[in-house]
Amino acid sequence: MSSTHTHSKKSQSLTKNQRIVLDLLQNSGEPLKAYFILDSLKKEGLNSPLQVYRALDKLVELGKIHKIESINSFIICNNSNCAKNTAFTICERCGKVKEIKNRDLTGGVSDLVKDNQLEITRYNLEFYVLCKSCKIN
Amino acid sequence: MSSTHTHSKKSQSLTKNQRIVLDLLQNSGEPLKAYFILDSLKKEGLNSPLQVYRALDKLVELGKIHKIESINSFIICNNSNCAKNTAFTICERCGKVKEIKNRDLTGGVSDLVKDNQLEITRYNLEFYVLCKSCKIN
DNA sequence: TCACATATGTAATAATATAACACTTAGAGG
DNA sequence: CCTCTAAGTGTTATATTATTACATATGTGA
Repeated sequence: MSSTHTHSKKSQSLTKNQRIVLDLLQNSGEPLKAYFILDSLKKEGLNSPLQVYRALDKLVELGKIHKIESINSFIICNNSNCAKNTAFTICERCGKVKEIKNRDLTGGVSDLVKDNQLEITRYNLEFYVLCKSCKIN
Repeated sequence: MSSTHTHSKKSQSLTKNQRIVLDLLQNSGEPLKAYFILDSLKKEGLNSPLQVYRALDKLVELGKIHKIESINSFIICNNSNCAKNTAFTICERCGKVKEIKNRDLTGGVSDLVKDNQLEITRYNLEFYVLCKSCKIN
């Protein structure tokens, strides 16, 4: 255990701003909006939108969170190794969001895009649904 | 041809604002942003964002155009009967957008969402790709 | 120690979208 | 023809979401 020190803790070390934004999303488990995150973290020292957006950008890049485009919100990633791929169901009635498991998607996605001259680099899939409980009531 | 007059031409008649916005998107064939549409149609008498957004909302509702959420843009629908479902490929390099044909999706989509207690009401699928020509160059 | 990439803090501003309100128009139905 | 109503219009103001620009700080690797 002597010569592996070269690639350091880069991968596990988030900066302070990245860490507190990630923690908030982690604890919430729900999609949150950037300015809500800002408000929530005022007491932790976040003062400007840019501090939030920068942290969010980085966390998205690392695949730790996802952006749900159609509601301008960010949510913790529940899969491992999504990279930047996202797939969610969003209940049209109650707004509840659930991430679709990676393993449920593998294969199926590329089948959807029949043109094999294209190379899919990532995807963003948003399924609007009636969730179980909204369907009943 | 006497007693069918009750449900009139409602379905084909767009208002002036809806018409000029639709025409612009039709002629362009590319995704356009709301404020670009506004600028382009100043000479036709559009003065405020709201006039554009109202027309866009209606056209989306009618299924004549789609919103591409991740780029805040609107594009003419190339399918018939998409309803509000959207599926696009977007080239990460050149930005070119193509709508995926309905018939390529049928069936496949619901397979992706394994939880059959959910009822999919509509979907928004955005596949980021390298398009043919960007892949070569 | 120096250099470099990355992150920070802050102010200003851009880009996207909606609220509120008064008024108009088109079509349904008597 | 008249009136009611739903839908659309025009306008001003404002809310929400996101980025530019710039000066400073910090960590890591040579």
